[in-house]
Amino acid sequence: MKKRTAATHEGTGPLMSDVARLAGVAVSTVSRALANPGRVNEETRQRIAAAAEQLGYTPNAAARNLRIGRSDIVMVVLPGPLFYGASQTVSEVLDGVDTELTKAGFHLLIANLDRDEDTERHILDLAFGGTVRGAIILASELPHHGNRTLSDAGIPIVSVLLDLTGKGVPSVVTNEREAMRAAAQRLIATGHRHFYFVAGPIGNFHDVERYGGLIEALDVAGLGEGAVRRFGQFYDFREGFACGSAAAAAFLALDERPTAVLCCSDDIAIAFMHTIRRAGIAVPEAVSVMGFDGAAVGEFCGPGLATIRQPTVDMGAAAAQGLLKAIAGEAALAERTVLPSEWLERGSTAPAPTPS
Amino acid sequence: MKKRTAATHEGTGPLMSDVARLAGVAVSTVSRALANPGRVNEETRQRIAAAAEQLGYTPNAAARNLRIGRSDIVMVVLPGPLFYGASQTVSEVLDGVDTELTKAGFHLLIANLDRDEDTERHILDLAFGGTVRGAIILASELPHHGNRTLSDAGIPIVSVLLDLTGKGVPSVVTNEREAMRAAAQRLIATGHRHFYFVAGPIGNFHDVERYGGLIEALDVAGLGEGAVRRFGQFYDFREGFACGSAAAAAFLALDERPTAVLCCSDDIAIAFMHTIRRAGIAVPEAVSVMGFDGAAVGEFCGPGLATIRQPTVDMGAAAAQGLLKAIAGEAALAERTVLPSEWLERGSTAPAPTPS
DNA sequence: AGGTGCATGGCAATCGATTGCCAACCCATA
DNA sequence: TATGGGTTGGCAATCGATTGCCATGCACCT
Repeated sequence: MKKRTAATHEGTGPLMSDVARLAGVAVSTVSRALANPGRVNEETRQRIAAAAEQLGYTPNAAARNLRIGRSDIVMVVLPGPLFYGASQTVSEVLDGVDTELTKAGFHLLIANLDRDEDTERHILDLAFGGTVRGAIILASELPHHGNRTLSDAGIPIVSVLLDLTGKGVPSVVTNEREAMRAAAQRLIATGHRHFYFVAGPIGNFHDVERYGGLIEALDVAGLGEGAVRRFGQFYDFREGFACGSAAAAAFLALDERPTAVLCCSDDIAIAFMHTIRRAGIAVPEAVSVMGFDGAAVGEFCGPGLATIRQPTVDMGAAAAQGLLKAIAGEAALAERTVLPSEWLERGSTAPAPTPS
Repeated sequence: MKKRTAATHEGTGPLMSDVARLAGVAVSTVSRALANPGRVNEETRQRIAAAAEQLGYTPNAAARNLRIGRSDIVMVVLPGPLFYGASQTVSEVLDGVDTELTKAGFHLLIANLDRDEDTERHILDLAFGGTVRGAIILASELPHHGNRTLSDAGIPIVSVLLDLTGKGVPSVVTNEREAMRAAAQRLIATGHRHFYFVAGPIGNFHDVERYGGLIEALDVAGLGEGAVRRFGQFYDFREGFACGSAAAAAFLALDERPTAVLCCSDDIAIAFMHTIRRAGIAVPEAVSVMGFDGAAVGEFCGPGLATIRQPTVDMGAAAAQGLLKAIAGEAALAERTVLPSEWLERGSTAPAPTPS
């Protein structure tokens, strides 16, 4: 076989052996110089660095990964396409994750649960085949296929947005229940006695927590669950606008209308508010409306939409940091990390109207 | 050295040799059975498949990539964090890309230009080091570092959203100029003679095209560039709301106000419309407002925001398909692929008011 | 029965970087 | 000058799957 020289490389770039030859040392020396500078003579190191630079040498990732038995890629498992409504929750979380991972020299791979079964197997292959070093889950289910589940792959996993501690996955969430309770209490304190809750996907963690918070506030105030009317035909977070419109139609048809409307997401709230205002109902004078998530655009929808802002970017960053720690073998992330959300007052809520 | 058996594996899963042993064949037979079923006896193939299944065998990706010299990962280069405004352009494009890639058995890795210089080098390493097989660019610049540019890495590249054919990168775009011209002509036809254009980032492809379309329409109508007043203090697409508010303030301060406002993005338009309506200007009766992008939430902002919807998902899918073809070595993608955008009428435009 | 051809399976080299182990070497000290 | 301590560099095995090449074996044909 012809001996390869730097000049004969075709598809591939220069190899470590090329760098070694140019620098006049052995490949092992090059490897050490690049990875563990203390181990070689400074002058030699510089000569090697110069040679690598001159050749435009980039180590082959596959070879490196194979040898050291791990990669520098982390995957994020999404429940479906990036959300298309007004809230950019998922995008913002991703940004937080990406920033931290990049800072630590890791790369981010997107995996999507919302495809066929075959895809789910591919996701598992990424983990079991050693392509990824860890996973961050934004879905309520761990990927699984046949009798294998992501958690069997032996890589660190962290959940964000949804609490998966029940499945043994450390999770980063916000205090949704508490925040909703506080918001409801504020409304109660300003005279509201009849509530309307527009639900998210039934059984979804967010819906359970947010509705739960409202109920807690009602209980504390001695109002009981009868003080709230629940509208729940919302099956997917991507259908927020449609849900909000439908909820508004149902609301408008009521004989006695509640004075405060709490929506499980901003998308719902935006469509809801728009629809009832079109029907001649004054917000917030006649009816107070509140969303959840903290969509920036809410500021510009009629009266600014009051909402609860999740610390999305920080949550993403926290999840990534936790994962990185787990990867480094340091103390695992606390089971559950709760980051505080923020109440955004804006203009869509007001004291309850005095009964005419 | 102790001979490894399936029972002694620790961090790693079962190997192909374990499968071979269990099935009573050689590793090469296993490899062929898994990759090239025709090459081995059906009965043997089934025995091997059963053994693999029983052991939960997943081939090691690094070893495979090293041997065959390529990976099944494609990277998407973003200009910054996923956009936080109301338009979900980037998210939607990503979804289109992801769907196609997944369908073809590829995975998607996110790379972000908006970090430090070191990060940009890491992006190049992904390409030069063989981690990724192709790249889709959503940024106006190709990643580069020192004297290396992404295009030197020898992997297929496709641009989407921005036209990079000038840099030799096949691009998938929409007919922004034409769409804007048509929209402006529609406004002219309904009596509008004075225009206000709120610019995007100066020099940005979108801004150039969209403004250019407006100018063309004015020219065709014999109105000339004097018929438009341009507001341009917008430096980044992430600052759309702030820009819209500022533009509205400037608009309100004018002695003679144009009757039609064309904004370079929906975010701008949403904030703009909100601000002038607060100041008592009726939209669309007194002033018509139009955005660009097709944000779903525009439907719910005051009168529905008229806009031009980019076929984002389709553009992403087209870009991915083009890239896959290039990877497969088939005829390269046509230099420039133009997908039609769609005019969304909604309620924020109307014939020009008759001068009082 | 002998020969030909095709289908199947196995050996071993290969991809490229990493690293344990040991040899070579330098300088300093006795 | 000989010896010792400490540093630097090189050889070769290794990670795990893939594949060219060859050996084996079976069936079928004359």
